[in-house]
Amino acid sequence: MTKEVVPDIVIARLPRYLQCLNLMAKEGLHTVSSGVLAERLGTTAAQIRKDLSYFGGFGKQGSGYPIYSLIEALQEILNLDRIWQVAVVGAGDLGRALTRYQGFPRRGIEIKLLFDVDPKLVGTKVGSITIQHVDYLEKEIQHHGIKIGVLAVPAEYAQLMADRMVEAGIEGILSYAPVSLILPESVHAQHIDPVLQLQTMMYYLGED
Amino acid sequence: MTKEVVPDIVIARLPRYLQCLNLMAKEGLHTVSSGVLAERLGTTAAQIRKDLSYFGGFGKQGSGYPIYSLIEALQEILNLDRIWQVAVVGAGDLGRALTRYQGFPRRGIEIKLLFDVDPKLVGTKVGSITIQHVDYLEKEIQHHGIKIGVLAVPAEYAQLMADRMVEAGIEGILSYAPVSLILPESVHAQHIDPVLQLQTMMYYLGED
DNA sequence: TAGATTGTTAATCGATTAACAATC
DNA sequence: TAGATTGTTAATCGATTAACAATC
Repeated sequence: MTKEVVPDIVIARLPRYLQCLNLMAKEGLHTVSSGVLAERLGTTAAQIRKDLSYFGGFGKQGSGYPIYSLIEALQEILNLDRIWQVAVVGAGDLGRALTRYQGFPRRGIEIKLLFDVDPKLVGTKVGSITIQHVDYLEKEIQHHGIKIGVLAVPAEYAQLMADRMVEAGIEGILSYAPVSLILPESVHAQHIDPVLQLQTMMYYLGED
Repeated sequence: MTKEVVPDIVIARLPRYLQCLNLMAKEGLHTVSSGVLAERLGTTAAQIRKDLSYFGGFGKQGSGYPIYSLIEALQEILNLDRIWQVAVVGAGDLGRALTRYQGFPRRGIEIKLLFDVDPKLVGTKVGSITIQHVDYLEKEIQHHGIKIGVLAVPAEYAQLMADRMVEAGIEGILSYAPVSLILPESVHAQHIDPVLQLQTMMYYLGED
């Protein structure tokens, strides 16, 4: 039996399904059809059914999907059934805002380390985390066995810090730096750059 | 002559090309081949040539693309040849960090308005912007003729604030709220949710 | 039971890649 | 000129959609 590979794009949609299902559970719903879920998400029923079918049959003909057990199944598929510790590099406005962001602990993400080069910041606290000098980046990441890093440094330092994180054993990087990073195939990278997203929008808004 | 429609996914890549080209220009390069650009971006030469060909022929056989004129062409295509004013709703950690973000003015984005409901925040300044009460959202957005809004409010208020922005004439929304928004077809929406991106990553990192 | 909805297959659609003539 | 590289066409690949038998 060859294990069928699930397309990346399907994996990327699962967290959105989960987010919506959690909201529905909060609203007191117990069951949802692919059609209703699709409408809330702005996608199609067929796509949701197809995506879920990569992992098994979670629904019941006639009634749809039991919300609570589908949530549990998706959490297990995505490895969300534990707390993931994260290291943040860069304690500027963004790094500090991320460290304080309530949405992380609420969804199983714990910011454990925060680094900066600025001696005025090193030693100060952001919430319960003390900012450490980047000199200790490798040592601390290894010591805590952290696998996920967040880059919140200026573009010029992003590649260097990414390299150091990878060296220290980081396997996934979420970068807020406005540059393309060159990373080993084995490292999973995600990028957030609001300017790129706004510029995409400007193409469509420009037709006045 | 029927104007061929350019796929959304092509448009979404253009800002990344532009970002890389700007960096190369800064490095003093004058010309770049699709192959070299592709390597820096982690994509393929064929894709870059195909994407650019939707808009015309910008390169020269034998030598590649003149960086400076390709930058100018992309800026014009994306309507970046002017300053875009933006309204930010929500002046929490994130909203304030975005308002101070240097990367916006540097790339033609001017945060002009900042709103919140918190009376302790209203009237205070973030950089040169005074936080205004959301009661004035519609009036101010209309007065300045602003077309782009950024949502930096908690999930519970996101849909409501999105509706009000649309009502006020906003045509593009960049949302940092962790919910799916339901918006008219005519409004261009972009979402940023680091949790969703980290959860996608966790699927791949989980195989230990 | 009748109606609703799943899981899955096959058809369609669209995007990426390969290849190469044109040409700088 | 010879080598390099574009712009474009055709081939391939993969993702989405439609359709429907199975079944709750």
